[in-house]
Amino acid sequence: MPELPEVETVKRTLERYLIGRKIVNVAVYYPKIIANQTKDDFIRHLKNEKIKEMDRRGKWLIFHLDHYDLVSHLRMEGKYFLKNPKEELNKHEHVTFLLDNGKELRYQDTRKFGRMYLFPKGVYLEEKPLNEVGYEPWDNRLTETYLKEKYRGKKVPIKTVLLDQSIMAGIGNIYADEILFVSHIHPLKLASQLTKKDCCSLIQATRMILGEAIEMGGTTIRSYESEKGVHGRFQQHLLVHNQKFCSTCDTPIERIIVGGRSTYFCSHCQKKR
DNA sequence: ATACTCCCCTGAGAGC
DNA sequence: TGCTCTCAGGGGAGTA
Repeated sequence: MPELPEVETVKRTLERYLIGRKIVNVAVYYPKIIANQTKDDFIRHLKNEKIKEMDRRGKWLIFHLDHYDLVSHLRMEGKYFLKNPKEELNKHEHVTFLLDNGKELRYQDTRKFGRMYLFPKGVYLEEKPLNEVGYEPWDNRLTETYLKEKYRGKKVPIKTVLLDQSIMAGIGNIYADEILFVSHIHPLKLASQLTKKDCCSLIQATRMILGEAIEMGGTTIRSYESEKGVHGRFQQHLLVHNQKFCSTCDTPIERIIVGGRSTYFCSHCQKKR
């Protein structure tokens, strides 16, 4: 389940191989992956486009091309691999990009949740779905004042609001638990009840945890691995998600469902008020 | 506007 | 062994 650090890792790995490469041919085996184009248009537009630059916005991966921007969300299980085109296609590889160096970039997605959008160059930030993505964790405009304002009147648990991409982008279910643990905030505390100090802690914890995770190449948990077999090492650093006992006080970690998502927390270290 | 639920998919693991 | 059931969860769509 790629969250911001995993997508950043994929971006950094892919750009080393893809910058300057031309897309010679494209094949789409599961058209639903392509969200805002027909399969034929998607293929037609991408042929002969050169990959100029890679980018990331929240959990979205962006390929800047000559005349288009390709926006890709990996959702739960999306992965990119570079393979020899002769290698047999496996049943979870749904989109392939033949490159001018004879290699093939393949998009694999077991559960087919991932989506790709293709936009004429320059407009992707103004169009759905990127237009409503909130600040990056390191954006200077992300302050405790901003968060407090966004959380005002929100009668939903902070855990749920951390997953709202329109406020702060890039946090998923695993890091949300980690961020709340480090911030000593109970996942069920209502967003509107957060103090300025809570908001300050959240921002600091988010930057620290996501930053460390990026340095370690993302988390490998369940099905996620970054492409090229680069396994993230952050999993062994998870403090609360999927853990049995609190690393601070040894209290058994509790698991509850919040907003339909598995949520782990320490009832001793994380108080509602 | 806000806060819900449902849905998309497949594979792993549990239980019988 | 093999069946059925539950769970994993990001985010878009639909609804009250």
